[in-house]
Amino acid sequence: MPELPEVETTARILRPDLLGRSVVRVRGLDYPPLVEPLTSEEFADRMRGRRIVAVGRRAKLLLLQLEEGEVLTVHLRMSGRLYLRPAVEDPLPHTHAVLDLDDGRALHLRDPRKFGRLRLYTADEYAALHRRLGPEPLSADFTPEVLASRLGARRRAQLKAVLLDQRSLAGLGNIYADEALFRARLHPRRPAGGLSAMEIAQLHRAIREVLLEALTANGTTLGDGIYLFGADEAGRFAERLQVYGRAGAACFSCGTPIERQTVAGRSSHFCPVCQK
DNA sequence: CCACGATCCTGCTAGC
DNA sequence: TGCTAGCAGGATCGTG
Repeated sequence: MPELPEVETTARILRPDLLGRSVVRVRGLDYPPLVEPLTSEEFADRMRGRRIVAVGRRAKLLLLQLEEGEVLTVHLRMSGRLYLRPAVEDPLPHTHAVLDLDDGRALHLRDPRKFGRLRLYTADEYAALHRRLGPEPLSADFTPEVLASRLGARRRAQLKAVLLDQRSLAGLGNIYADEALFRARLHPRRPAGGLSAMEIAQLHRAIREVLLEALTANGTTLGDGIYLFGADEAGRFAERLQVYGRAGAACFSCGTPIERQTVAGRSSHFCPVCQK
């Protein structure tokens, strides 16, 4: 499940290959919701001939900046994967979009579960989207004070729900939310507004550390899945997870079995002793 | 304001 | 061994 570190890694790897390339044509659009609200025809028409002038990331969105401020966003959701392949190669199964580039290669979006989305925004539309998203946790201006304001003074919503809400904080998903809460020793059901200054400082540090460590490891890859082209690029953070996917296993800190409960509609993993 | 359920999908797993 | 029911998950929307 690509979260901030996985999307950032994808952007870094694709950047040198995509920068300056033009989209010759779009083909293989076989699932209309992928490019909504545009129709497949409109999307293909508007993408044809467009040059990629920058490759970036915002929250969990991969950004392909086009000329005149337009932005193509790629949200991989759960099972989305991008592949850069020679244009003459047939798409792998479950490929729902192919962008042919002007260098003889093609960017393939493969997504068995069809949750991923491609959206083409004008500069104004993208600016509005940008404003709706919360702060980037790895940016220099993400301070404990900023986190405190996002958690609210007396917000009653569960901490985990707030961490997953992209309007509060950008880029965290289920894995890193659980890992950050464990590192901060905070229970996922704590009311977001009830944290002390010390606890906020710990959570701030935990969020940044877990994301930075995951980024250094090229992200997390679970099971056989790879989120990028080529197994060599698979993320190595999976072996460093302390609570996610470890239900019933001993807490690395105190030995208590890690618990798993549904919190904020997501499976949540935590140590019932360490996390208060 | 907040929780919860439904929705969208299909590969995988648990359980028979 | 073979089958199937149900889960997982991000974002969004409707309901209570």
